[in-house]
Amino acid sequence: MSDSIRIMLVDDHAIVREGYRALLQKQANFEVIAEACDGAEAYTLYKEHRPDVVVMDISLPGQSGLKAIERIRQFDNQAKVLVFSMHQNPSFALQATRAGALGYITKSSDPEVLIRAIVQISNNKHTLSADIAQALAMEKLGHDQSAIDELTVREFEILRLLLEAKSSQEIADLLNISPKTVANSHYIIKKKLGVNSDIELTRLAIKMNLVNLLELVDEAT
Amino acid sequence: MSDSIRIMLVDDHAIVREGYRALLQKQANFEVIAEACDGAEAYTLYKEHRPDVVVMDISLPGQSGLKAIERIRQFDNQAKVLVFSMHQNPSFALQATRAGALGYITKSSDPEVLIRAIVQISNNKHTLSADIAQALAMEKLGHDQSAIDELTVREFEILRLLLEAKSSQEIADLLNISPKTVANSHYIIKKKLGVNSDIELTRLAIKMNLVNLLELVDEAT
DNA sequence: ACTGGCATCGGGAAATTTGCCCGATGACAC
DNA sequence: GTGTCATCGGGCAAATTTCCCGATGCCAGT
Repeated sequence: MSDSIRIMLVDDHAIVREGYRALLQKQANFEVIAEACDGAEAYTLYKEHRPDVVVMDISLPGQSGLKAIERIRQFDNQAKVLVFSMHQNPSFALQATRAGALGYITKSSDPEVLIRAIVQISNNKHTLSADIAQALAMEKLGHDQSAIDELTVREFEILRLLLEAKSSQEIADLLNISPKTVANSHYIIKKKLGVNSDIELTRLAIKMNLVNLLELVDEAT
Repeated sequence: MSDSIRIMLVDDHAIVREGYRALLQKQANFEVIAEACDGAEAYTLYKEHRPDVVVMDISLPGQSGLKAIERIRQFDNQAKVLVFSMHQNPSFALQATRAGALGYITKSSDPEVLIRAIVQISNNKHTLSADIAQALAMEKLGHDQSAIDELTVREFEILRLLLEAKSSQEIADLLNISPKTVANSHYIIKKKLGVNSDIELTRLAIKMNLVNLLELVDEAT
């Protein structure tokens, strides 16, 4: 094989891809050979180009980031996917690794962390950014978050909005769905998590680290 | 005046009073001259005996602990009341000091902390146990909890139970009132705190330190 | 003792939400 | 094509929320 690492970028924002490409191309042994703007395209282009490493944001239109990882891994179980997400929440990392990602680093990481991660991943080594690793370790010690796994990606998204104390109508507007659907999801979420009230739901969410407590405590009322 | 400190104990559990009395009598200069089992009796006995220090639990039947402090202070604005409560929650301490208590220490404190506190109080010095002092200081720095002050003692009590994710029926059974009253209070509490949902209520409660986060995170699901 | 204020308790009734059902659609695997 | 599953939402009875109300009791002031 070539001694350079062939990379595919997946992000729905062209500007963002542009920036990453510029950054990565500065590395002598990195080569960005493809870019995709959604999960479907990522899958197609992966089959076409067989990159060494996929660098992917999972917050994609249609929420198909995780699904794309699954499909790519199904097509090639040696596929090396590095998730590069804005979410500091370890649950995302869990979902991503479960879907088959080899690494997860947050966008707030240093550029060189990204670069090192890509090298690591290309050598088939798992990689987590320090903040995520720590958070995950804490969770491992603490709670069983199997219940959260029951949630679909969409439900998880609605849960996050609910936890921000948004109303059904606000969430419906944000996601462009009917308030009725939000209400139904709200109900299903409570069922799946085994809670009977929103207060219990909030407590559980805090236990599971779905709520950033520092942010909560600091925010203006 | 005598060189011994004349103490009145107020607690609804006779056994508890017994224990404290035994403990306090061991101090050469302490003298337990009266005991009351509720707020009304505390008021009456205070007028009768004029103790130097009142040591009082505020979780009394009828929730008249705070009210009793107010009345006693109204009768004698030099009255020295030390609240000795099981609640680690600084909001209780705030309410107590607002009602006119000179000190607040938790029942989990060392016996000698209680003894020192009584001496301090008798010298008209404010006293808080270390845990409460720290929590209160944190609050001072942090949030404005003026909204909480709007709540009556009863409402505050119901709020605490609500935050434990208890149902209206459970709370009704605990307090021997109708679930309908609990629902009404629940509504009033949300109005007073200016929130629209239970999720918001829970978040606010966390901000205001009404929920012990460590306990929350540690407890079994 | 009377009065006014306030906390507590709960009934009533309309508006809203919840709980659980259902079918429709679309994406994907086999 | 067929099966599975996520997503979206309608329907509808049951439950809850919201806001009103009056009754009671405690306490303060006169």
